[in-house]
Amino acid sequence: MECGSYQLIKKSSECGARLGKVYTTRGIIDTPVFMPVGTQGTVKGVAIEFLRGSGAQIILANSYHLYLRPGTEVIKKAGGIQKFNSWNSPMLTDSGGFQVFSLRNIRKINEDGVEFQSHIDGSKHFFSPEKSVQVQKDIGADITMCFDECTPYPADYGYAKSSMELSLKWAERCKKEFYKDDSYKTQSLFGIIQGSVYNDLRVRSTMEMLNIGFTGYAMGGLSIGEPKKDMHSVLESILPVIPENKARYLMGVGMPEDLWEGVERGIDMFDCVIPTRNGRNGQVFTSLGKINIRNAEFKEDFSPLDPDCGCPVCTGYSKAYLNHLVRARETLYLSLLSLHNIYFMINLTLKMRKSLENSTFIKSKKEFFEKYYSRDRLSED
RNA sequence: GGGGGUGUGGCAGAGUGGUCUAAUGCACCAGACUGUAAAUCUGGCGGGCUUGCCCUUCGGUGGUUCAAAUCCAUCCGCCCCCA
Repeated sequence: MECGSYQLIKKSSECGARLGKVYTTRGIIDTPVFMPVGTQGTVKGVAIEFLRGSGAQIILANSYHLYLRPGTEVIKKAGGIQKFNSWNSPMLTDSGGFQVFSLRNIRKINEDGVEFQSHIDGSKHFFSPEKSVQVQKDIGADITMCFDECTPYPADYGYAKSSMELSLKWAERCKKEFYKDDSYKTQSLFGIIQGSVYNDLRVRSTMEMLNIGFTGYAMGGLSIGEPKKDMHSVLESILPVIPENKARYLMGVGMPEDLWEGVERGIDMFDCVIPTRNGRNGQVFTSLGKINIRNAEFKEDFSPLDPDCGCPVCTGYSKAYLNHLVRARETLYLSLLSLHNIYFMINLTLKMRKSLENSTFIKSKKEFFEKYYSRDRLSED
């Protein structure tokens, strides 16, 4: 099977949800899948052994960040990112396109590419589509992404249109660069659909991307501040256009509720920093809703984070103890809360896949939400 | 016994006649975080309500003044030096 190719196993009869597999050089990924983000080649605060234990199937890394440090030479010498970080399993690299968005005050964008001023030492670096592809080849992830502009929100129609068109031009160049040698035998390249919240732009972007032709298709520029209904509407306009035999990846999403909504509409892959970043900030996802473990109400709560979770954190530590670790700024909490949150997201996708096997997706979604929001309802009373 | 200093909000610590409910930090109470410049950021932190104002606060008491955390007297507490 070609790296990055998608196999549809089962389609939901109730909605757009699908059960499937993505084939990669380093393993087969069951979808829907949640991919933890490890920007610098490490999922912050989580050791590889624990990450593996969580059931994570594939993790992300970031081209821009790894290019700056430690540099692609080191990673090449190590034998690729999967050897460098000992993960030895499927990985995906983002192209640097998100940094075009997140570092927009220290970069200059033009037709040819983007000049970044390093956030580390201020030095200047030029990322073109070709450069991004080369970097991603050197890093060696199983799935690579086109270099794009993650269009900021809000963007007026004119900006969204030209930004989307720029990403299209860059996508063509990425593809050309990618297929220059035989990396395609071990790596794959996904296209990224842009167009902000304008459905006509999104559909055009999708059709043009399909025209160029990629192994998989990602939706970018979402969950960056736009109303949820806009994201849903964008998904609903794009997804029917993409052929069934291609993986659909919703980039940078998200919250548990976003995964349900995305999968329901036909998304196969997600990635997000939320489990780790929010974990580091004390926010914990549980089947009964999200909580901030630093809050006073948990000071003497000796129960586990989530009664329904069997992760090492829920098995071995109480809320009161974790509350203490956070207050005392003992660094252990960074790892423990990140790990639990990753387990939560991974288990969530596991639950979704099971429900798709049993054709009970909508029912499971409803049950999840009822429980997940029960805390909010209680506090409203 | 003599001399000097000091007492400010939960803590540390600015302020030394009006612009003071009193800087700042910590602690405390919440909130945010979505292809990671994030172990970060934001807000709150005397009481009351009609949200603009009222009341109560700078060791205690008494005074000076139109006005006192700020000046004076006195009491109480703490610290340092000498004996």
